[in-house]
Amino acid sequence: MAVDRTHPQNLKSKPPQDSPFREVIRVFGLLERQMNPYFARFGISGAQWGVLRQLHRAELDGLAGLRLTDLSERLLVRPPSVTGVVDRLERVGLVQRDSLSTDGRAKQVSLTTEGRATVERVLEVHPLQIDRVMGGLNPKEMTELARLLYKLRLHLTALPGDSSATPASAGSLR
Amino acid sequence: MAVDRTHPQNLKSKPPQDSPFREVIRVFGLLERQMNPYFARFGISGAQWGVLRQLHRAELDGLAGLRLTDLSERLLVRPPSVTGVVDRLERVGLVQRDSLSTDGRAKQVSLTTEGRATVERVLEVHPLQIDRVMGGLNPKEMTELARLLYKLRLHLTALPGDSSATPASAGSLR
DNA sequence: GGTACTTAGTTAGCATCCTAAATAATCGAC
DNA sequence: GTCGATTATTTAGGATGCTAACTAAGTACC
Repeated sequence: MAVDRTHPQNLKSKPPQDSPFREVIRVFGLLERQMNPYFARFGISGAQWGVLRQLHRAELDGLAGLRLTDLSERLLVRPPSVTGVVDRLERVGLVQRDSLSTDGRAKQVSLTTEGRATVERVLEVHPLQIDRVMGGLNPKEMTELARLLYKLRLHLTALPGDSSATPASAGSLR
Repeated sequence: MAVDRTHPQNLKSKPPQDSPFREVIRVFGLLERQMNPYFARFGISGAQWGVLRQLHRAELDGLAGLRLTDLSERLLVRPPSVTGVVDRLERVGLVQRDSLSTDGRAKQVSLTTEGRATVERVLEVHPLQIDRVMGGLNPKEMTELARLLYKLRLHLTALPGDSSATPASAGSLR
């Protein structure tokens, strides 16, 4: 019944351009839809990739692992959410959680051999996948898009109610 | 322990610009963090606002309501997700679900008087809120950002594996 | 040393979102 | 007209994300 043709985005052929606000939201949704199946091919989710990738980066920096809090900060996700993602990664053996002798409260999360292998398998094709999803823009446009979003991000971070730099839900895809 | 200064985004003062891919994800997260508390002031969530807004639009177009499928299409969210959001809106009395005489399978969702009042209360301040979050860019930049994201969106929509135009998770904020 | 504050992590409970599968009703082809 | 395919919605189960509240362990200050 009644596709609403008053709102032209419902014309099948070619939806019209919307406000930048809504374009951000739509593009994010579309990116998520592309990336999640992609990660699924490696047996992980986008959020899990976020954790594995940060742990891998930490290793490159000479760190054995990261605390849950470190992951929370790097992924811009609240600590309780990190607990859950790490739980699942631990259950499937890609990650391990060890107590720290230096701080009895903290736990250190680190890659297992299997986890490291998974990261490496993803990294082999990752740049290609990013190119694939971002391929709609030429290099100049990519640069400009990054600049504009960066400017917007600084504005948003400065806005009151930002609860000191911990955005939401973005743990995935990263 | 060890803020990682090898990756310069960890320098507290002013994070560096990242790839357009990641900037989209971050900006989305920051927008969500700003919008959800905003909607909470009206007693609704971002996803619920999406439904209420579409129903309100439908009314302006002379439609009494929308089927769950219509909502699913307009919100770019899968039907089972719409069921849940509408369930909660119905429970708090902002929306009602009626059977359609013309199609025994479908249900028509429509605003209650209370739901309509809520939409109107939000709309009074909504443009200001959008200005607030998007205020980091000047009009020219906004236009350019919208253009680039629109172009990227068309590319993403055309990509195989798009499952015929139903992106994820973007129901909120809309 | 002891008490109060802070920090790290988890638990509990809720809202979304998803996919897959079950119902139920309509459509279409014969 | 009947039967199979399609369409609308819901249910079931899982992953993420959040806030609030709890435990345990460090830190600070007297």
